[in-house]
Amino acid sequence: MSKAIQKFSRQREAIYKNLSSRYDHPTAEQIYLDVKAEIPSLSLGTVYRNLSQLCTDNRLQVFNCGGIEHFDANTDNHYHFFCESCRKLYDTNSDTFKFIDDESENLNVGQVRTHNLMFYGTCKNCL
Amino acid sequence: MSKAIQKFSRQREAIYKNLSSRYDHPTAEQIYLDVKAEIPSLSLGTVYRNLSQLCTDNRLQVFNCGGIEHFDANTDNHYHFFCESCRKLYDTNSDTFKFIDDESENLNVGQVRTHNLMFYGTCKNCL
DNA sequence: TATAATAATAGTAACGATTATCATTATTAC
DNA sequence: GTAATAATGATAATCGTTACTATTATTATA
Repeated sequence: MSKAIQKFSRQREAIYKNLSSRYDHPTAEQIYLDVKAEIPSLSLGTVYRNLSQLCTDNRLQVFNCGGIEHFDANTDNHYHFFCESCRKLYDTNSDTFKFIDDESENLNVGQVRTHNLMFYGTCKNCL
Repeated sequence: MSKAIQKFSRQREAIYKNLSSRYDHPTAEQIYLDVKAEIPSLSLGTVYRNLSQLCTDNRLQVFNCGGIEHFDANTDNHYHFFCESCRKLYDTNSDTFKFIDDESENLNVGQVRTHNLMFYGTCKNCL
């Protein structure tokens, strides 16, 4: 079973465009509500399906935080900070990526594809 | 509302004892099935409630992996490797903790309480 | 440009992990 | 022993996500 040819979809591109324009690492639900304003017929299932597909195509990345998936159109190496008070996600300026990536080679656990580093605490606003 | 006094519970200690004796980072369901052999009346809700309580008391740690909570009675600083094929979790010998912990001070995002580093890939068995 | 093939959709049902509820039971302080 | 209350077991409810299916949109080709 080779992978099916992908057809253009207005919904998919609207979802991608929405995610690309924001920096708050939204959930599927948040993207859904936002894009629905533009495409009222939009279905939540369509959002999930396309986010998953965009992720497979490496046009975005996902990370699970607090049991919920958060999406990020920035696929560059960077880490996140989760505020346990307001539950918002922030980008960090952590530059340990290369360091940890190098270490991945020596973990002796198997083949490391990627890694994810998440910081937890209380953001400036909430302090 | 001050925190309620905690009473002894056979179930809670059995759950903690079970988790302490294993190194496979089980889910609540797995702990439930295991402890139920010893306490047949055990309820899944009781397992969740006590795991959450033990976590608050810092007797164990949780991390969400693949959308599911995994528990670990080893509260020492260490990181994990998740095999995307068999979906098992392994401890790693990564020793970047101090390095990342130091960096936490300089993130300029607020107050960092802790961090979590997770590696993803394919384990030796599955390769 | 019509037609045929099929990918994508909307709507909804189903699912799995977790949390909440509540009457009953166990622990503890007196 | 008795009263106060924390913890339990059973089950219902919730929430994020996935699966299903009839219909619609896209695309290749005649």
